[in-house]
Amino acid sequence: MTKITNAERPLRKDAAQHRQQLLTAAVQVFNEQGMDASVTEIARVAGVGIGTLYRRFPTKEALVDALIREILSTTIQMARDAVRSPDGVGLERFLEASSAYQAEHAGYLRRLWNTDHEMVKTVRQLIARLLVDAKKHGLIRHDLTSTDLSLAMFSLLGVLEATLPVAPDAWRRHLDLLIAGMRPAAADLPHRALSPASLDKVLATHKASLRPE
Amino acid sequence: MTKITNAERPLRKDAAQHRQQLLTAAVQVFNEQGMDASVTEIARVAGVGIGTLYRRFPTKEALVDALIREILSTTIQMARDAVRSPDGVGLERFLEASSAYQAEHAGYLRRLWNTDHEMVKTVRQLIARLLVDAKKHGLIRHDLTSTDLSLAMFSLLGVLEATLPVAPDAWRRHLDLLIAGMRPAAADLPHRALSPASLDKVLATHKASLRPE
Amino acid sequence: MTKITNAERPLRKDAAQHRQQLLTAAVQVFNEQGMDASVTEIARVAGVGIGTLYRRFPTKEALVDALIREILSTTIQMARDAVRSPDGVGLERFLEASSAYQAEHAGYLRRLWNTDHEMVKTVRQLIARLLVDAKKHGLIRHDLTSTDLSLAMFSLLGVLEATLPVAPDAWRRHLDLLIAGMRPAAADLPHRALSPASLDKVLATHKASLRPE
Amino acid sequence: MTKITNAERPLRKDAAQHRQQLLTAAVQVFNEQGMDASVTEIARVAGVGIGTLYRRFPTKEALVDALIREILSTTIQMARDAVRSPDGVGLERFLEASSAYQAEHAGYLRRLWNTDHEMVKTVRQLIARLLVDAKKHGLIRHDLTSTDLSLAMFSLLGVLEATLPVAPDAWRRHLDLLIAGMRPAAADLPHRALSPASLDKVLATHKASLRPE
DNA sequence: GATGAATGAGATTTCATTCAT
DNA sequence: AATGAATGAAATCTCATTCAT
Repeated sequence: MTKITNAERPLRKDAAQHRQQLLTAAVQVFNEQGMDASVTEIARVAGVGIGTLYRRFPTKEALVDALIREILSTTIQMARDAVRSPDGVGLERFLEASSAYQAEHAGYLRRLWNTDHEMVKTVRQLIARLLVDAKKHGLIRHDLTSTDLSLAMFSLLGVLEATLPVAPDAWRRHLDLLIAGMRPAAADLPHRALSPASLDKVLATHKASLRPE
Repeated sequence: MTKITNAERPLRKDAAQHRQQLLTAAVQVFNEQGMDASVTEIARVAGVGIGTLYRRFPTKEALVDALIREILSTTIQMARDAVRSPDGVGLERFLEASSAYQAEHAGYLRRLWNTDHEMVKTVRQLIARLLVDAKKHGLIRHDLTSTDLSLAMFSLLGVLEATLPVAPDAWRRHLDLLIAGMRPAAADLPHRALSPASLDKVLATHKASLRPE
Repeated sequence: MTKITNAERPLRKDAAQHRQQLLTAAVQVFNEQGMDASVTEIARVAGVGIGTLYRRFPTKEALVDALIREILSTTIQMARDAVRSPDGVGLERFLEASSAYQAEHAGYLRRLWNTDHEMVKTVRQLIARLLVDAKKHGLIRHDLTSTDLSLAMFSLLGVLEATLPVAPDAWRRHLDLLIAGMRPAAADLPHRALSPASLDKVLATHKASLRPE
Repeated sequence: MTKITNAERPLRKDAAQHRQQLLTAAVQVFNEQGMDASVTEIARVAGVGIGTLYRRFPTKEALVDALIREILSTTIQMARDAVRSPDGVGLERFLEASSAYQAEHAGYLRRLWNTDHEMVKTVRQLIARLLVDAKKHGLIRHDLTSTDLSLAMFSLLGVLEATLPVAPDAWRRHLDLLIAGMRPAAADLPHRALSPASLDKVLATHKASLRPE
């Protein structure tokens, strides 16, 4: 008869509303203060008590994970939309759209791709399809791999984090450069691409390297 | 073999040794735990008391600054060496060499380019010279600017931070991609480059965005 | 029985109790150990965690200020009561009553009169009225000024701090002497009185001289 | 031929000089920063290493004690001079002269009268003689005791510490008031004087109440 | 004897998390 | 269910004192 509050079953209406207020507040606070912002501040901005925050998210970590899941969810949707693009342009459209979207969530991007979550795998699979399609239409060089695109995401992350507050569009220019490098060319890229297995490890380890203890 | 970057008067022999131990320990600890690592831990790893650390570096900030100055100093030297390369290959040599060097200092790279320090300006000037030379020899596209190269540094930073512990050479593949994008091409890059003035602002703001308050 | 001096909204019942415990503990600890006593010790004596202390008083300074405000508040009340005394005896009554009260708070008296707080001004105005009234009834010499009375407060402070633990009533004898000096006399006091403006400066500077940096 | 500054044996010439430099520096630093000033700062101002300071004074405490002994020594000399004054004016002369002298050493006055040192007893005995003489000439009321004068010293201390930085002569006016109170009068002082034995205890305890541990 | 580098206990303050109201 | 008071571990930094050079 009692509802279960966690992922599985639906929340009571006010509880669901609080959950959303908290996520919104977290986005704002993390963007303003970085991920060292205190949970108390997030609760304050959300207009709820800190106890409520902890009832919704048993841990600061859990709150961040929820945010990331939101972003990934949107990103997956963008990738799905891009897959339906004609003439192999889906990949470029996706890179542009997802970067633009992430530019609104700079505060915790660093954590974005860390989860070894199923959703990340989904995104990667969709990207792989986009890549195949783009190559098929001759838009992208043949020696470019799916893992190269993951590295490109980290690359855009680095640029975003550095430039966002002052030059919110600088990443577009950098994406130009990346895409120029992906175009078909006479000579192959000198070094071998990262293997998918290694990338898995990267994503799994990433978390540890950010949260020491 | 590392030179002491400090100016004042020479330190006593044992003091100089402790100073170096502390810097080495800081590199290790920051790499392992990120920049939130405690100074106590650094002192412990260095095998000295915490008071000694604070005698040498009156603030955690000062310790980080010293590390950064060491890296910048080495980077400047690399750029100067690269300037003497023939046939316009200096730029690529520098990008490769400095990235390889920075791969050893991932823990606090984020802070690296923040200082509006004279040394950063020196590096940027040297890079500008390398770029001119590379264009002159037809190795690099004409619409590439000096600020594009700064963004490329942030880009490599992002890749380094994400991949280093697990795939310590992944950045080389990404650098391939970046350089491929810098090669002369039929079409110009679609977006306008970041202005040098904006880049200045980026570097000045960078710090704040990392250390919220 | 002590009133809560804070303004905002009423505290929860238990919180208010803790607040009072902390103030009481602070009085005790400061009296026993002087104002260099650690906040940790105060929390321990109050029987609460140190985090609780910092929730109630965000700074050691704030804790001391709260204590001082309590004392000043009581002192103002005493002065108001004294003003209603007949026959010009209010001044002497006030000096006696406020000294007796302050004898219970020796630990931080030094800080007491430092604030350029509105409350201190109120006390001084009330004292001035008491002085006028006492002169009118011929109890006090005409060349005595309001600033002389402020100096007399510092004087009593000095005696209190020195004698309190061992001879808790010694200040009464000294007050006798001071009052004897204030009685009408043939000859004026040789030196000129401190100007009110100078006293203002004294009160403003007092703090600095106690907390060096 | 060499004067003995310390208790036991004579110091070498440079050692004696360092000792004096340190005492002078301590006076200055304590006056500027209060007694919480660090020993390192004192050594710096004295122009010697901190090791030298600790060779001369095995403890910060010891350094302060030495300062106090210097002041007491001068004060004794002043009292001896005063004793030779004619017509019972010695007491007033002494009070004025010693206050003026102490005004130059406000930084650690609080500690001044704390030692249960022989010198303090000497001062008190001399003051007692001055008091007898002053009474004999009818300048001072008969119910004033020697302990009242000790309290008056604390009283002046309180005024000095509060006013010195801003109104360096305010103590003179307060001394006027004290002396006015000491003049012969019709009515006795209402309260009984502090007994000499109690005063002994006051002086002995004073120290403890200032240095908690 | 002099120096100042090294030491480490201790002080203040923050913040994720728990739990009484 | 919601609140926010309480908690205490941990972090940075200071300073009296010791001891190698």
